[in-house]
Amino acid sequence: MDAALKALAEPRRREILRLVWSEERGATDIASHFRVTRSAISQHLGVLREAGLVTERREGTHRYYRADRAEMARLRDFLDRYWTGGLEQLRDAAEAAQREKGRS
Amino acid sequence: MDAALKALAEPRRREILRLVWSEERGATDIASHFRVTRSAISQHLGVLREAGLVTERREGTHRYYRADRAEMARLRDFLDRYWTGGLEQLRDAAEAAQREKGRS
DNA sequence: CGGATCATTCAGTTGACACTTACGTAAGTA
DNA sequence: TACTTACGTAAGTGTCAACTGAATGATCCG
Repeated sequence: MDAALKALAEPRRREILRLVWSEERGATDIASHFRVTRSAISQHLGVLREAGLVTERREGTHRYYRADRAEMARLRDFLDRYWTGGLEQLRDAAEAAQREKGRS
Repeated sequence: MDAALKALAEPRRREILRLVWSEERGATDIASHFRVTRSAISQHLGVLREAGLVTERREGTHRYYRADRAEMARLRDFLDRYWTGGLEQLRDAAEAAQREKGRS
């Protein structure tokens, strides 16, 4: 989760992730959308893969990348719950349960 | 939004944000939870404030900080919308998160 | 005023990281 | 086999950011 947040802090990587969000692409294809070298893109892809945000599929000399949406969903879930683990949240949850009980 | 993501990439800042999530705290109070100098904490608070993630309230020589939950909510919405081109993808991500939650 | 307290800011160091160029590797093709 | 394609990895460079320690506000109180 730490790695995922760090990976997303870089604007270029967010852009890459968007490119492979709805279709898989090769590294050269991805690199063609930017003005940096293919090498730089390859390194970014390594970071994204390490963070679990993209999956890699090899086919001959090609390597196709695609966003791992489940991981993105996990990240969103983490952001939702990371800060709400305190007593206040427990109280809120207890109150919600109480309301639910009274309703049935 | 860019600044907020960058701010959250730093683990220490996430911890700070958690400290001031449900109650406001002074800088010394916050710093006492870490092994770095007050100066470092003050700089972190500056980044968080610049990113709009915390608000500052002055009272005499004290400065009290508190998390800006609305900004956190905006960030979450951004993460939802940035990669999801439509409702269908949003639904897919939600379902994936649900499956993951049920698994743990 | 002068000191004490709470906190930011400045200067400088160190390490991380995004980038480039150069090279290495694996798989297909003539 | 030699050549090309599609990549990753290594090494080096410049920039940025997290940190420390010292200096600098800002406010209150005797």
